[in-house]
Amino acid sequence: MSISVTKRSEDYAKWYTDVVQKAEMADYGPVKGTMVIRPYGFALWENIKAVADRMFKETGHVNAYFPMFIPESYMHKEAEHVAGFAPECAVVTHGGGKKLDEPLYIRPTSETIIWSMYKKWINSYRDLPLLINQWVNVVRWEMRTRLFLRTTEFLWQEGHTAHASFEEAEVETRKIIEIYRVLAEDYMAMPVYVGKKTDSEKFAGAVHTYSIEAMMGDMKALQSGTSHNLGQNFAKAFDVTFLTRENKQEYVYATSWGVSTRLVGGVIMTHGDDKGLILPPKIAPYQIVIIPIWRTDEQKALLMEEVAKIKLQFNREDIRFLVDDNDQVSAGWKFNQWEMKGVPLRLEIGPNDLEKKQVVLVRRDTGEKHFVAVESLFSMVNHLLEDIQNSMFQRALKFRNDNTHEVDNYDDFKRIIEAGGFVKAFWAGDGKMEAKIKEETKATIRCIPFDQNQAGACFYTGKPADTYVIFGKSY
RNA sequence: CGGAGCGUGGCGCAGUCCGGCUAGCGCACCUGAAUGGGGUUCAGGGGGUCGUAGGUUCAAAUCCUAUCGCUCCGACCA
Repeated sequence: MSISVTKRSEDYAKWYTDVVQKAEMADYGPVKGTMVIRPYGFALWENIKAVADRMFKETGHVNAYFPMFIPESYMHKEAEHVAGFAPECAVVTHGGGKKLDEPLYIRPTSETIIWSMYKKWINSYRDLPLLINQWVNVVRWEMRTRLFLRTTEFLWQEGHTAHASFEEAEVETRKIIEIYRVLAEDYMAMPVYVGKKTDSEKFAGAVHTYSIEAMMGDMKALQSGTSHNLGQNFAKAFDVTFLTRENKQEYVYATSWGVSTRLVGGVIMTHGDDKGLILPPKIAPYQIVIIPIWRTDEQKALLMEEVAKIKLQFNREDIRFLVDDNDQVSAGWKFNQWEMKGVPLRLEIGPNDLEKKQVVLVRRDTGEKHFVAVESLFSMVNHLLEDIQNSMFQRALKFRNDNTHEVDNYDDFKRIIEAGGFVKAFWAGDGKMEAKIKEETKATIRCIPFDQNQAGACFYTGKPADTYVIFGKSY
């Protein structure tokens, strides 16, 4: 392993792939576009997953599992859906050495198979709402792939709910996008714009789509989670009706929503620096790495006694830690290694500290060193972890806000997009204009934020507009 | 699919233009010693037949043909 990564300022894309590999997050799989998620990267994903899963369950959702093989005919039942997904599907044509009568699509998303089952399970308003989520892999045969951000196969959760009214489905859709916002901002320390997608950017088969949009270190946008109100589109396609309280047949209202392993890429690109990853304490696989430093065996024995006490305390307090007592590499090596891996706090303890009854704590985000008396170690660690979490969010928020510019004309728009950053502007244009802007600048409307309170003139058409939108170049 | 680049020990590369001794370097790995609070040093050592197939030649990593694969840039996308 070489000793450093490409600088972000030199080549951001290269920096990203360097970091992913050198921090042992992931590696390329043998099939084009596939990725092996290595233990350290998977641990991060598991922590993100645990938070999301808890929030889903707290809001009444349950987990299940649906098959990955989807009959070809199912894919064709919803017109927009097939147009959106069929071209990028992997299809199984043979099984057991024989050609199959009907090709099987490997799920790119599971609306079709799930709604074919919901048809069986939903008869009455008493069966609603149905709130099911699954944590699975999906496959999309993308042209261009990037570790975590866009891989041929990826892991995600997909929630699929069924409701008795459009309004109820709408409440669900909004509830979930709020959960995603909390996940991104409060746990991943990744600030997001939350809002609605324009028609041209919405999900294939949705009435409308909400998303959270984050700004990465290169000022490009990462769509980090989506929640769709599907209306009755899938219920109609799969003929899923229920009997209302008034004894009338009505089509069921649906939602679907998901976040994926892309979030891992989001964490990396929101916080990382030229030394590697910086992970938010709340989701870091290890919140603190303990590095004992010794010369002689006697020193080591004494140190490990002290370390054992620290371990006990950390275990009791549910602090995720790792003791790196590997004596094959130098302390300096370990410092660099764990900085690459983004562990929020480092604890150094050596003979000198033992004598002074202290330890050294070093923050990954600021590099700041603290000499801490052993008896106040735990409270200090807790305090620092909390402070790191908060200041990581604040720093990311400031970066995003500093690089989000308001404009009132197309020239300024082009200048800012060209230089890099988001544009916040009043908008009264249509889909055609959106497409034209995309063609000319590569920027798209990331979302129409929920949070709207003023009116102004559209930067593009000059017409009065009561909503502003966020534009950016996206991943 | 269009454009560019690259396939040489585990990883990263040099050598290829202008064929020629036992294919070289850094990292990693193994042995030993000294070191150990910011990627430690010295000594010794193991491992590759040059993506694959075919051709030219006395001689091919190097030239020719075909083929496979990967990465990056564009259109598509969580």
